[in-house]
Formats: sequence, structure tokens, C-alpha cells
Amino acid sequence: MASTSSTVLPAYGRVKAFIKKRISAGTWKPGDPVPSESVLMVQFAVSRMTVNRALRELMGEGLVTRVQGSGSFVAELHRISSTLTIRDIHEEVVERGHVHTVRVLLAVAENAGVDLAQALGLSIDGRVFHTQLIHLENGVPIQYEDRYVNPAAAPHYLETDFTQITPTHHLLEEAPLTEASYSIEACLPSALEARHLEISVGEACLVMMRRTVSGANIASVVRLVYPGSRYSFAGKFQA
Amino acid sequence: MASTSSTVLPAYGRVKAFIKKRISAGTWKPGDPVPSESVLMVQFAVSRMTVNRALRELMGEGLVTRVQGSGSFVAELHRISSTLTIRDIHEEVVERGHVHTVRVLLAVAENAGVDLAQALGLSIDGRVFHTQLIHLENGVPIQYEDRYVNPAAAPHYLETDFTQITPTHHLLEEAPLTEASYSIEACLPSALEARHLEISVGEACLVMMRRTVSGANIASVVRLVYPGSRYSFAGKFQA
DNA sequence: AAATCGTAGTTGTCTATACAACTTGTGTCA
DNA sequence: TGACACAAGTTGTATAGACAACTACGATTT
Repeated sequence: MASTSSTVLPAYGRVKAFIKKRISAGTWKPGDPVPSESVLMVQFAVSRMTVNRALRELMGEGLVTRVQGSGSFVAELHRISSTLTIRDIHEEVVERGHVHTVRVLLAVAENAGVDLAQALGLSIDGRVFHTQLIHLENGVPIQYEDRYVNPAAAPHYLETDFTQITPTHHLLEEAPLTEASYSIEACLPSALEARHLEISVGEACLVMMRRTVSGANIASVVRLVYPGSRYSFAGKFQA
Repeated sequence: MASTSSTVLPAYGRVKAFIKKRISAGTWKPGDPVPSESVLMVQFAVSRMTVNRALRELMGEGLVTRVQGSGSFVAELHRISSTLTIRDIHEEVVERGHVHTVRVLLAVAENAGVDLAQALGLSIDGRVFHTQLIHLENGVPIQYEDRYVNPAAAPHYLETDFTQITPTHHLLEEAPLTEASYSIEACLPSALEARHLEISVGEACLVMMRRTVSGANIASVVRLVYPGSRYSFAGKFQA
């Protein structure tokens, strides 16, 4: 990451760059040993702490494996890890220079069914907030958001004006995030979803299911439906 | 990450845990200042380097923002970042305890069209390797793989027995990865893809497009089609 | 041959100190 | 009032040294 700077690299950066170069050039293959801290220390005429930082950061980046007592090795790179960032859709749209608007279809408190109560960790059949929104980019629907919120995690959820503040944004402020899990799949929209998204029922959609945890509470369970023709997740990986 | 250990945490880990706890409990909100290194140093009776490491790692985890000359602050967490790991499908299937098999539909060298030559950074209309495979899990098709490979990056690509070694695996060994970009979208399969995947043309599919770079070469461009009913990408985020 | 021990080498952590680079606010001077 | 200089506080980097924890390997003993 620091390899593009025009200014001189700090010492630990030079050590990192040296190692990265050899790994990405294939000079050192996965499983090969990386020179020990003491060797690099002499080679670069720096202190051991500096070399240690370089190697520790490379381990954090997944390029190197370190084994106490044994040594450092080029990591087996049979996986491509990339950071998938899930952002507030409002920001995302605005950043593209477009206009983000919202249609509120539903915003109520209702009795959770048994299944839902369980999914949110509520007492049997407790109350739950339920919202359904359509997010539009320049007037075109790009996301159908069907969300259940645990009142214990965000008691003022329903007071929000969702045309001004997205549920995601409100929740991140109200209920600090401690954990989230998601899955992305493809499927066809329901008739209702298709109508609201202004697409045909035969058009493939990306569906993201997400469950967020805040402290001891399961804060929210949400289903996001994106028309396949109007949205994709993209990302990048750099060694 | 180290917060689950049963053994005592190292000093920098204790400092991290202290700060993480206050962030995830909402005691410190986004934008709030985090105590300075010198304050934490006194509070925990550790050296500044130790506190520095704690804060530096928290910054790496995206929980804290640091500004030289100013201070450390709780990061604005309006995005949920999670590492999406793209793995070799062979490993993935085997790890589920299932059997992975491959049908080779095509494995040839051909003349690249102008568009493709440009996409791979080849001289106009050079040669290119082209493979089409079906990956099956316990006999059920789960991925259609249509791949173009730059001969300059992996000259021995076609000599591989793709029923034994996946293209991904071969390429990771042959052409060390320096960069990759991908996009995930939903769409309907072509008639050909549907037939090979043994699904109807009306079934939504996840499609991943991926472009990998190795050193100076664009190594490979691949289109992966997954039946929506048989595959999803899942991930997790932890503060 | 098998089990044990010891030692050299490696990484993990921590300290106390130092200087550099940057930010922010305050006070001075024009 | 505005521009500038300065000082205090903060983070960024780097050092030399120390001890702990662990691994791998050879030598010794059983």
C-alpha cells in the first residue's frame, strides 16, 4: 500500500517492499522460507523491531506465515481475499453524483411471529419494527429493502424520517455494530418485489440477507433485493 | 480477534480490548477522541511503543482513525467491511466433505478477437488459451467456468489435466498473483450455460467476472456462472 | 532402536529513549 | 484586524537491549 509513495519509504516499508517484490515476482514461492529477522536486520542495517514490524504487517496482509520458533514463510496463496465493503446506499449513490430518493412502503411495529422472534432473539412473539423501502437512484429503483429491527437495540427507529435518513445510517448511530453476517445469492423477485422495483418477474436479482448484532442484541435482519441489470458488487485485491 | 483467548492477553492486547469494548458498547461514539498514547501509557503502566502498537492495529482494523499531530478518534463506521474470500472451488467442495469432479468442455488455443486481445493486453489478435469447464459437487453442476488465459503468463496452461488440477490452482502456482478485480452480478444463463448446468433458462444465476494480473501481464479473464439455487457467497464481519 | 535432554535459532513481546513531522491554539507584532 | 511565530501536544518512526516461548535438531543416555 505504501509502495506507490513518491517520497522515500520508511525503513520498515523498504523491508516490506523487498519481500513483496520477491513474492510477487515468484522468486520466492509459497512455502519457501523468508530470511529470518536477524538476517534482514543485518542486510538492511536496521533494528530487529523494524524488521519485526515489516514481517508482522506482511503476515496481516496474508502474504507471509510466521511460526514461533521456526521461521517465516511465504504464505500458501490458494485463496484470493478481498475486502467487500457494504456501504450505506445513500452515500454510494451520492458519491456517484446521482440523486438518492426513498419510497416508504411500510413502517410499523408488529407482533413478531415465532420464527422471527427467534431470529431476533426476542421473547416469544414480542413486538418488532418492520420497514419496507424502495431506494431509487435518479428515480430508478435499485434496491428493495425489507427490514426487521429489534426495538431493544434501536427504540427510536420508527421516529426516523426514512426519506432523509436511511435505516442503515440510523442503526449505525443508534446501535453500534459489533458483528454482522451476510449472504449474497441470486434469485427471481416475488411479484410484489418486481412491481415495486419496476422490473419483470423474470429478471434475475441479487439478494443480500444480512443480520447485524449490537452488543447483546441481534439488532436487525434485512433482505435487500437488487435488480440484476442495475447493480453489481465489485471489488479489488492487491498483493 | 485475540479477545476470546483463555490465557492472559499481552499488554498491547489489553489496551486494544479496553478500547474495543468502549467502542462496541457505544460509550465512545464515532468522531469521539480516543485517549492519547501518553494517557493510555500511564493508565496501563506500559511503554508508549506498546500503546502505539495497540492503536496502530486498531487503525488497521478500521475501528480508529489517527491523525498525526492531532490525535486518535473513533472511526466513522458507516460501512461494513468484510473479507470476501475467493477460494479454489476444489478445496471448497472437498472441505464440505463432498466430491469434486470436472467436465472439460473445451481446452484449446485460439486467435483472440480484437476485444479480447485488448482485454488481455495482447498484441493485436494474438493467440490465447480458452477453456470451458463444468464443476460438479457430488455430481451436481455448481459452476460453469469460461476462462481465457494469457500464454505469456502461463505457457503450460493447456498441458494441465483439468480433471485433476483446477485452472485456478494451476494459475496460482504458475503465475503469482499480484492483483485481481472482480464483480458479482445476477443474470439469467444463456441456453448453452443452462444446458450444461442442468437448470432451466429461467433460473437466476450468480455471475462472477474476474480479471487477474500477474506481474506485468494480465493473466486471466474468467466468467463464473453459479446456479442461484445451489450457491451463495457468505461472509462475516466482526468489530 | 528408542527415549531423553540440551542447545542454537527463531519469533513474540516489552521497555526506555530519541528525534521527526504534524496540528492546534496562543500570543506577538505589524 | 490580520499575519506570523512559537510552544505544547500528538502521532510516526527507529533504536538497542532484554527476556519469554517455542521449534528443530543433534547428542547422549537408556
